[in-house]
Amino acid sequence: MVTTKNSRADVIAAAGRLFSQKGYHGTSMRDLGRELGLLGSSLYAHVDSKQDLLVEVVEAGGQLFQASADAAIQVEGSAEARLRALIDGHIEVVLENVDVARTFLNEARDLDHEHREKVLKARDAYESAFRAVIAEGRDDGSFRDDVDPKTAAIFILSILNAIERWYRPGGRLDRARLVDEVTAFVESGLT
Amino acid sequence: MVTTKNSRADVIAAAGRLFSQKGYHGTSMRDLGRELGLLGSSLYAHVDSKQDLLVEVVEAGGQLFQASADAAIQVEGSAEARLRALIDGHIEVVLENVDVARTFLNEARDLDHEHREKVLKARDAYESAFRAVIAEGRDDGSFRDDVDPKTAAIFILSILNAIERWYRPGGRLDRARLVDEVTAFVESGLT
DNA sequence: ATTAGACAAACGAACGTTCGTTCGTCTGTC
DNA sequence: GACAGACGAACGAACGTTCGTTTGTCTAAT
Repeated sequence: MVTTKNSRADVIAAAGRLFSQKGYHGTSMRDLGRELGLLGSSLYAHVDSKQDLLVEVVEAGGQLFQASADAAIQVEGSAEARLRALIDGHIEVVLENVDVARTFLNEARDLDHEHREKVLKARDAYESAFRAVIAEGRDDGSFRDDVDPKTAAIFILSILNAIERWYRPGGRLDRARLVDEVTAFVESGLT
Repeated sequence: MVTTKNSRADVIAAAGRLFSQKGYHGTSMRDLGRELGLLGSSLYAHVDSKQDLLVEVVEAGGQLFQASADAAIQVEGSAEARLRALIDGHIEVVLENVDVARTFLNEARDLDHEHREKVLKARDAYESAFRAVIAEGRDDGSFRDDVDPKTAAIFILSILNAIERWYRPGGRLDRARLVDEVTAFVESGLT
């Protein structure tokens, strides 16, 4: 036996890969079948619908980010240390789950209303971890006192969310240096 | 006569609107016809193909950004002043041409190879204006001397390109304050 | 002033293809 | 012999696009 059987998880993983590369509407069920060495129709033994696949991938992305934030805000020490943990965690999630992260960030538009709302709430919850740490650092004097946590959180997440658009592993920056560069830029933007 | 005739420019403008909202593959020629009060087939009196429309919208976006950068780098005074002009110009382009800018930033993936390459070159040329100004400011001592222009340019453009994702006119930030906030964050990140 | 002709804009039917999805059947494994 | 995985034919709908035709407007010749 050369090939293993495909599981539901395999299908979802392949969907994440294709959705992130060609977009939801740019990916057909037959494309996805080909990716797994199957016919498009065979996928329906594993999932109910194409939309289902998008939901699965996007929710997986949301959970990865939230888990990362939950761990980061429990870091002991200064607000600065927690902010660094948030940045580090975000970059880890993005670099180790590019496809899922990309789909979460760029393809949520094609979710049905209900799930799209859920993603918006999840993103706001995630962003609020950044806002809270920034506010904390501002109030205890580590950051400038005219820092607006809302705006600063958006700017930091803008930098983090864009990484998937330009970062290439094996390029001039390895992951550790990437984290350093982002942290340095952000922290000097806050102090 | 109640309605004016539709011109090629009207079709392209409507395409920009729909592409930016629903994506290229998420927009059908019949959708686009409906937007203009036409049948899908009638659009072919104005354009050769759907791909043509994407090319037109994306190239328009590229020209807007390049024109803005060309003007900004001619500003007299410090490198800091030119950087501020670049930021100001970028935000102006985005806010006054949301649909075109969005399509330029997010839908270039669906261009044919030739035009996609062209867009990548255009983006690099635009980014190089930022790199040059940052390098200038670092060399004359206005910015920190350990600033890496490549990375800094990417971070700044990450912030600028994300604006379209969250900024809502009429919200808590008007355009002038948005420019101030970005400039302040970026400049303190560089100094 | 009237008319004929040219022209662009839009229609609406139709094309071949692809889409997401269903279903009955077959194959291999526990 | 139960059961999951995959097949392959088929479905109706939607896709991008073509084409012959109709409509309305502007211009030039009468």
